Amino acid sequence: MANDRSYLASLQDYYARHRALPSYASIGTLLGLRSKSSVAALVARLKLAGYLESTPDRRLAPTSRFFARPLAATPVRAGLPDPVDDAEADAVTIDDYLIERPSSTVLVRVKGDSMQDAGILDGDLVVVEKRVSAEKGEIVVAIVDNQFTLKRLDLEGGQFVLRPENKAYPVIRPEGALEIFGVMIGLVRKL
Amino acid sequence: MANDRSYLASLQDYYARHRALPSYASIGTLLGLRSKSSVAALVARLKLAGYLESTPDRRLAPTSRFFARPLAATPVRAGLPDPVDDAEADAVTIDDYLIERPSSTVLVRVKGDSMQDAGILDGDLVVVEKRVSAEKGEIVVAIVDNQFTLKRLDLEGGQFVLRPENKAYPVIRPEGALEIFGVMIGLVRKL
DNA sequence: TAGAATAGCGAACGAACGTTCGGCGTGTCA
DNA sequence: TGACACGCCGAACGTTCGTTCGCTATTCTA
Repeated sequence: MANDRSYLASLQDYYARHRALPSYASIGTLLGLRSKSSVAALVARLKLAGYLESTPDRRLAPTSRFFARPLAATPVRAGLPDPVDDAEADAVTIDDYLIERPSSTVLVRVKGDSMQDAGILDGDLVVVEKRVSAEKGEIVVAIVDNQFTLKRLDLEGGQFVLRPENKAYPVIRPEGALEIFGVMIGLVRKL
Repeated sequence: MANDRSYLASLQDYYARHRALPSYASIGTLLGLRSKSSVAALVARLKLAGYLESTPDRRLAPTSRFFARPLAATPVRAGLPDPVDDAEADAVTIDDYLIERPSSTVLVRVKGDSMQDAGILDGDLVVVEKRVSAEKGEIVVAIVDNQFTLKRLDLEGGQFVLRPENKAYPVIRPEGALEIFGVMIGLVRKL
């Protein structure tokens, strides 16, 4: 039991280095287990504990718990033991947390403060899922005058309009069809 | 060539779902290739292009380029060629972008709206670099009453105070020493 | 102290793996 | 129009995979 933790740590290190889990034989070498059946037992334990799972094609894959990025919920004093098991470490790599469909997701840098009341500041990176249609209330990246514009999509008498989240800016009422580049699904800010 | 991109996209989506790459046979099923040798050729091409690599124990693994998100700068009309190959410079993984010192970096979920004027909303994840000291003007996670508090650090007559970014909240003037957990270096929001 | 539970070993096995090779069809270009 | 490169197919291959079984050694516990 107590040792499973260090085994898991080794696997986590390995995964961090290679972004793939090794085979049973390699796990054995890595952890100092000489028999694959020992590895199988270990893997079964880790699966039971929710750290590993199998993909549909029966390959070993880490679960989100496997990543255990410390998501600090309550203050942890230095010196106190780190409650690894129970305190449900969430959040994975940030990429995994934010991005569900990598192939259709892009980042767009925000210019200006027209969305600052929605907590979107100048210089932020907006995570955008490319899509040609959106619904009222979603924040969208639209193409206006051959430029990206980040605004909230709203309906005004059956007509789509782009509403900034800053009273200093006017609502944009596109003349023809509204060209939507994608929908905002997340935000990243670096200080 | 042109099709390799869509193949790659499928693999990226698969990896995002399962955190593991499928076997050659499964790749074939996934992409509609009936022969494993076709898959082998594809994999060789993707390795050459720097998207995939082999681990020491000869397992397929993604590279960091595999994860990189395109950073869209100017609007790209549908129909125009997608400048993915060359403009690879403007691609970034969010983790690399945000986190410089992984071992001392944690995520803290924001509760409440006391920092909303700084574009930090309820439910956001704050990227915090653990550190015991900070400077005036930095946004810090402090421990007050055994709870995390996210505030901007300020000086008031030689004394550190915690200033919310929301006029509805009062400035916190700690009685004894101010216990600092870390400094905010970034922010992640998922909608 | 006896018995159960827990790790681990080692060997055997069929299934799945990735590689390799020859061949096919299509598009390009001199 | 012929040669060639490319993407793919299909079959054959030796290797490696993960599973399973019986076994030992250690630790816990009643």
